[in-house]
Amino acid sequence: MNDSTPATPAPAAPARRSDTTRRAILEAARERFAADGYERATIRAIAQQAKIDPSMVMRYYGNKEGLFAAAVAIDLKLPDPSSLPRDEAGRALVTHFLHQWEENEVLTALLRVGVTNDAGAERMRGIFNDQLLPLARRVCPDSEQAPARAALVSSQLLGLALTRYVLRFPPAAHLHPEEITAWLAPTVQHYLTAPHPGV
Amino acid sequence: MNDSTPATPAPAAPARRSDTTRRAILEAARERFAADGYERATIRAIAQQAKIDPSMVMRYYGNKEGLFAAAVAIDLKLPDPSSLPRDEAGRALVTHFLHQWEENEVLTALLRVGVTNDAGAERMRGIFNDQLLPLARRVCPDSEQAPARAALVSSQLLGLALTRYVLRFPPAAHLHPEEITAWLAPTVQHYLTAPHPGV
DNA sequence: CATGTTGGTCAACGTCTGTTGGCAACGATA
DNA sequence: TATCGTTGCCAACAGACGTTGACCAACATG
Repeated sequence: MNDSTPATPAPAAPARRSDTTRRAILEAARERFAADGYERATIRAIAQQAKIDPSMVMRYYGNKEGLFAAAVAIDLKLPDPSSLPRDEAGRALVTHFLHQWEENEVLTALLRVGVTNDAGAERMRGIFNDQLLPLARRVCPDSEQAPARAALVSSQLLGLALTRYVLRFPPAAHLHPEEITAWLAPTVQHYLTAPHPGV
Repeated sequence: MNDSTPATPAPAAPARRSDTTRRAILEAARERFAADGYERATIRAIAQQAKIDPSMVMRYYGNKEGLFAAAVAIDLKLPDPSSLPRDEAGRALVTHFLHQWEENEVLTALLRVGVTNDAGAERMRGIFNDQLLPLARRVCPDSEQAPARAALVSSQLLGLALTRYVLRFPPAAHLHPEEITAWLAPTVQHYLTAPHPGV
């Protein structure tokens, strides 16, 4: 379906002969982490799914933490906030998130692991800081309130992912994407741009 | 299928001599499950914290799953929907949830475990079905849409708990409860009672 | 007193975990 | 052909895990 191998960026890839194996390991790792979480996704299970020996995982990724770090190196590819009208940011964010989440399982892996593994949680905080927060700073009216507004947005977006893809509450899992967008876009838009409700 | 946890047993308590130990085990279990999740909350660690032998846990709760079931047997004590005005249900729900979450760690334990353990997820689906869904059926205008509306509400409430208590995004963790209520109450109210936005 | 039940500790079991080092086959280079 | 780094499998390690059963001390009841 997808091949989101995290772009060996500027430095030219050495193109080793083992690249297919490395990719197979990463793909299997993402699948196991997404389905089982950090502890229950064993190196042995990942290796078996990638049809190689467990020791190969260690050779190529050092240890389990290194494997996880490599498996969830992900870019949300959030839309450029300056390229869309300010009053459509909510809808754009929701549809973008929903699409990202449906199309690959890295995000589910990250969410599942982030809840029980500290490195996973730290990774999620990093993504929040580096990707969602800058967008909020550009979109919301008072940039001083951007962190709180971004936190509210993430609470709604991650909460949807949690109930839909992880806990699988039946009504949440069966909602149509268009319906989700219709409900959530105004909420997110509100969190981003509505005046502070006051306390 | 359903468990028989003596949560609030009307039948006269046998009042065994070991009740203090049993309570100590449950308390330690809740703390470890909340802090570490299912896999990393080992029986040995729980026993050590409760200052007893690991084998006692097995004797009193059968196995680890039984211990978990007993530790997270919880009643959300949701307010009676018929006792509050329909247009205040959102605010009431948010403040109630926030209060429950701040005051005891069972909910955090449940959330952490529900994400990686299937029994935990099933327990959360049960709570959703038995406690939040009935409330939604009474509050929202079209009871046929109650499941979807309840799912949206839970996505926002659990998403807040996730970012605030589990992932600990700094802006989410530092928000004042009053501010959270001011932002979330209209959202929840909207999910409960606003007309369907259409697709 | 004798006896059975309960509360508790201790040591061990079998299994699974991440991780390591050795060894065989391959591919390119010389 | 001989050499050398790479790719891969195999067997094993030490530690942690859930779980079990033997054993002891205190108590309650006949």
